[in-house]
Amino acid sequence: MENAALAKILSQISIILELKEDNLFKIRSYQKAVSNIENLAESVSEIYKKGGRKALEEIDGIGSGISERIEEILTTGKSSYLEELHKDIPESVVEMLGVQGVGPKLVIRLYKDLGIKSVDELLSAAKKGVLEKLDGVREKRIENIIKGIENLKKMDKKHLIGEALPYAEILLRSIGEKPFVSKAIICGSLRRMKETIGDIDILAVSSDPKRLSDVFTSLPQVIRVTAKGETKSSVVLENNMNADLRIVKEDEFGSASHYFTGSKQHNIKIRKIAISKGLKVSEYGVFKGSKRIAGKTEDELFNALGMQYIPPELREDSGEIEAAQRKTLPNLLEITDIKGDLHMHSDYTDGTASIEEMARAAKKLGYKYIAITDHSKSTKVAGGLTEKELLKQMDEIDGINKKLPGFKILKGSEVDILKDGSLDFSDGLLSRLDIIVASIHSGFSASKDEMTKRIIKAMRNKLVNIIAHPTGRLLGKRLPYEVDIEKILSEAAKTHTIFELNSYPDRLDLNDVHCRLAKEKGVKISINTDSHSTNNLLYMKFGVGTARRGWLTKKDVINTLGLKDLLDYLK
DNA sequence: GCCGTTTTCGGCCCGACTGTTTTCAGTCG
Repeated sequence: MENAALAKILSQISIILELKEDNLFKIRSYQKAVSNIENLAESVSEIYKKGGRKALEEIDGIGSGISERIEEILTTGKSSYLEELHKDIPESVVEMLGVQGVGPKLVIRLYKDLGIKSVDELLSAAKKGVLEKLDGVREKRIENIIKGIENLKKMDKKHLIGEALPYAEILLRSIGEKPFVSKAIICGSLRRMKETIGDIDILAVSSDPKRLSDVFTSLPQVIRVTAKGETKSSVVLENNMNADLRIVKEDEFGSASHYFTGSKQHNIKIRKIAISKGLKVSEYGVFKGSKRIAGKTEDELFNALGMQYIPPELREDSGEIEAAQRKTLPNLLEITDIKGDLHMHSDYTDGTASIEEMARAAKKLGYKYIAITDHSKSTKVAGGLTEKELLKQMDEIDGINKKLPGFKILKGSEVDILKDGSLDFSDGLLSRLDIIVASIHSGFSASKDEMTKRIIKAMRNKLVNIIAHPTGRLLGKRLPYEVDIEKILSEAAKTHTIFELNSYPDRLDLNDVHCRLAKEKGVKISINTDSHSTNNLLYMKFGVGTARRGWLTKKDVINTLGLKDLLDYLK
């Protein structure tokens, strides 16, 4: 079982415990276990196979109780505890929690007192005025519930970072340009560069908070205001994303940005450490008794707690706090370290720009090289090249290279890994290229074993340099195909095969957790954009963000090398 | 339910906004 599936079951347990008003700390224990499992590079299932319950209990946040639940889930595929809990509270009742403004207390009263069992029943009850039977629920509250349900139905939960970031940048610009705003930054999961984003958080410093709230809540992108105050406002945007604005004082900016950036688990641990040192951390600063000792900058905050500055992308409570205390945090990759892009398409196949246009756009970004890697003949939907077309393309690249001093276009191919693990072009043809990127575009439904063998066979071909989008997922559209990622990464360490981190916002494949695993196994990563137009080259920032979340440094990433070193490595 | 550089028992992060109230509980992050 995948970690994500296991985490989901434990998360459902924690939600029902919350509805049942069980011990708050017990609930928090389950939540912590969920978050730790989601951020774990190793498969919990494998850990259990190797070391049983005892090994499970070595995972942070998992003790005797939860290890017993996990054991049952891994061996039977389900949790009798969860099924027991569901007898009291069915799944459809739990779904009412998704409505903004409806929390655990209200859900229970809706269910127990009024017999409302689902979001749909809640909507019709709200419209009929049935909800007024409940204490503390009157006109305004009912109106909010109806709006909340309408919003829930429109919203497809999480948004890709590729959608959220441009929106957040628009809001940030609109606010930041006002004369009464001295500072404004994006916080939340967006600043941590998560692949999907729940809502947009913006933090600002203003000499006129009231006026800033007015400006924010009346921006043209806002369709509804859900809260508005001197320090905090919330709105719904036209793309059905929520956006929050927090306004703080200049000397609180560091502690506030730390707090609003999260993650929640990271913040909880930071505050716990503060307590152990006789300090208190809140969004207003670090306090010793009533005396404020830090908070103007994040640096100051971490320093006051005796640790290194922790980059936002690492703040998931997955070991970064301990590393910062030991002062052993990695020196993370920067976007300026990237010297080239090794996977992109031209108008020879399904790209929209010519080879020369792609090259000039990349050169403008400061790159030293790119690889043109159009599809091979099997990928017919993308207009894959025949042998003859590929040869013609190679000639054209030679010509363009002569026109671009200080820049090099590598001749490449994104060659299909066929069902039996062989490649779509002959070794003879492939050996004439500078770089071979191999990937899977068909037969996604093969078994885990077959898929793993298929990829390993391709990796063992000495001509293959990079495995592209190794799990094949399309966020929100297609699940990753079944493949034993640990096994293929172990094999990659032996064959010196590079793995791609594909920067397309709906791929981000390898993901952050896999990147960290690859690094542990000594597998090099190439961060590529898989561009189909010159604009797509800018997706690099999403790949770099994901790489940073995966603890990658400059030396873990192959396309930080200069051209000569890169060519040596590829050989 | 987890955890331990005081601890194997007794702690467990912190604060703002809303609606419906006259002082606060619920919700959210």
